[in-house]
Amino acid sequence: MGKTRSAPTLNDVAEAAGVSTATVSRCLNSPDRVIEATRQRVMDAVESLGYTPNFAARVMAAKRSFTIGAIIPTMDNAIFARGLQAFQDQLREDGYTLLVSSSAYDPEAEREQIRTLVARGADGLLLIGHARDAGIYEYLERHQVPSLVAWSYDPEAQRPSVGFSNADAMCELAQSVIAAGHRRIAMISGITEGNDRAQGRVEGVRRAMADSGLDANTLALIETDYEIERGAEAFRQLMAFVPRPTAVMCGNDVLAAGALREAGRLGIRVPEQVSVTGFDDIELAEIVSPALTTVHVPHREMGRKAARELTAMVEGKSEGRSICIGTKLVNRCSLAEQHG
Amino acid sequence: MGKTRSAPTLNDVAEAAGVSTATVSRCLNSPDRVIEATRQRVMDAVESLGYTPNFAARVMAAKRSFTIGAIIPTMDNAIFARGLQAFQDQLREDGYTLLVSSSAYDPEAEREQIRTLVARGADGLLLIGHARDAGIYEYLERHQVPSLVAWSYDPEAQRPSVGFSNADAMCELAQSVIAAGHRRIAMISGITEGNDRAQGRVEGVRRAMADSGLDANTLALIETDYEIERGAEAFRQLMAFVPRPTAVMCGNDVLAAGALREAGRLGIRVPEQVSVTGFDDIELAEIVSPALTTVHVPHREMGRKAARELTAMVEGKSEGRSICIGTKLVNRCSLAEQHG
DNA sequence: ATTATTGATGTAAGCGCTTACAAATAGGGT
DNA sequence: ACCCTATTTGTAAGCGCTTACATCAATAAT
Repeated sequence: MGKTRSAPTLNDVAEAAGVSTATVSRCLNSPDRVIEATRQRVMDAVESLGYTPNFAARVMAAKRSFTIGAIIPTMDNAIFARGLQAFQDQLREDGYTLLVSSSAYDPEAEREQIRTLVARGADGLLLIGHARDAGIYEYLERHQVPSLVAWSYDPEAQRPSVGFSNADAMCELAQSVIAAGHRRIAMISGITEGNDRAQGRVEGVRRAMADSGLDANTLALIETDYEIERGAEAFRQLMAFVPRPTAVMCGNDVLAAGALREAGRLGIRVPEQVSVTGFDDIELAEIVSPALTTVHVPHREMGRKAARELTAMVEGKSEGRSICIGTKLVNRCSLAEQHG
Repeated sequence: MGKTRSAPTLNDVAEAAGVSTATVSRCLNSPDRVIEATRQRVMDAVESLGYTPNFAARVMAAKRSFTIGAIIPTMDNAIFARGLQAFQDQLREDGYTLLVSSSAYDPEAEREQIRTLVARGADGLLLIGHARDAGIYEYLERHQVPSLVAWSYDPEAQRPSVGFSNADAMCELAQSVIAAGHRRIAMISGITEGNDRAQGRVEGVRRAMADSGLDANTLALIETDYEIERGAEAFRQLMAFVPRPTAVMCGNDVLAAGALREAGRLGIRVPEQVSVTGFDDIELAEIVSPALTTVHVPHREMGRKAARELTAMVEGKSEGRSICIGTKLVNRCSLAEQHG
């Protein structure tokens, strides 16, 4: 005797508390619309039954999920970790849950993930960078899912974004490289196709060169995946160039760490023989030796601001503003003066 | 004229294709139960309407979500990254989606996340380590959600697990430290409370010492959070001990990286003056200098096997076996002979 | 020709929740 | 006393899907 023990439903709670399901629902979702005594009774029932609301049912009935989706290019390295963590923290503070998935830098996979997240009832989406098929935005509009772009700031874009100017930030770093006397500059960039951040960083270096009267076409550029080993390979290739570059600017810290490692293997001293720079200022930048001169991106600030803006959009409190985050040069040990 | 453009439903597709909703559903979920011609017509309708099934509705009706949840202690560093990636890859191959959340090493938060994941309809759960309140397992049982423990292997436990023996692995490394002549051994461990992996690693060191006739009580032990800076702090404390330890074994590579960094700041040469070891063999271990002597954990293998076992459990094909993964010592440069 | 069998499709009953609306109750003003 | 408003609670209609069961046609077996 006794029914099979199985997960209790709203109905079970209602019966146990001697009220209607509507009242239980109200106790859970808008407690102030229920009188104290009733609420107490309901909460006791919830407690003693060990009731957990069924999420799918709630989403379906309420057409709200209090869930935000984020699609990032990769989880493999720490590039997005800190910013995403901050994004999530802020979201949680505001009562939202974050669903993350990664696209492996593949537009097709990204489209797929977006559909999945929307199907799962995400109230809003965080996307990385602007470059993306227009159809995706139409799809999101049709499903009435607001989206926000991060890690990139482009006031020209019709889509709201929270981020920084990759070009300006990299340009500033490049100016400092040039100011240190470097003339033969090389760059190890991430794959620029479909990646406005990588594109911006390359553009920044070119602009700094042009502004200083250097021929931007002399930039020795290698594009490769954002992986340590890829950075190492690219560095090796670069070191074979004649004449050899005196400064290798990397698209991010991961690539720079790879370059540094390869320099060690090749017996090339950094920064005495070759200078190396990074971008992002993730934890790695401080661990490697020599510690990286890089561009510090305030990821936590970006994450928090993105969260606030996106929830405002979801709640109809904002039409979607664009927010610019400032970056800062960090001078550590991997960039040195070049004479000659 | 013309209705408001909004997301199409199963019903819209059914109308467009001139069939019932049941048929559309079958086309999507068991295509072979529908005749070719009909399927074609339905698929065309799906395509042209840009239909995406509503996940919540599907979960609710089918009581299956093809979603697996994983709660990991932290996403901050790379400890779990590779294993989780492999877990996800295998899951995707088998038609499942992974939902990840992190508990920040807080049991209360973990319980909360588990409830959330279950409420979201997770078909199965991946948990890290065995140490956890029994009530949680009861809850999971009641909701009929199978769970699998990873990153730890304990044939004694009543719960199935896929992992390795943290104690054995660390013991082996400690033996090698002792064999190198070290007698004054120190350890920087993660917080052991509620963390069977950290406990196991400490136990492993103690066992190796006892086995070699050393007094395990002479082990200088500091427990701290798994963060680079914490590792650095602990290392500094350890270096102030008199007599100073000649080998510092760290609970993982992150802590070891911190120790290495602090050694650099203190001007202590590793491994000439002090040896340092890690655990995990994450990417970091190879990047730092000197490269870490550590224990290699085949994270990818563990992730994939965990995924296969868990889906088997979800599909009722397995009662939950425990699988032991082998670890391997990696001798790099941070451990040296100690004479005297 | 008749009936049994098989396969394709339709019908409709939920899944567990939220919420518009209705109902009931309790004051407040006259 | 009366009516009006405000507050608390109940009633019941879905949300978009899956699936057990019913139906129907086509084929095989008698």
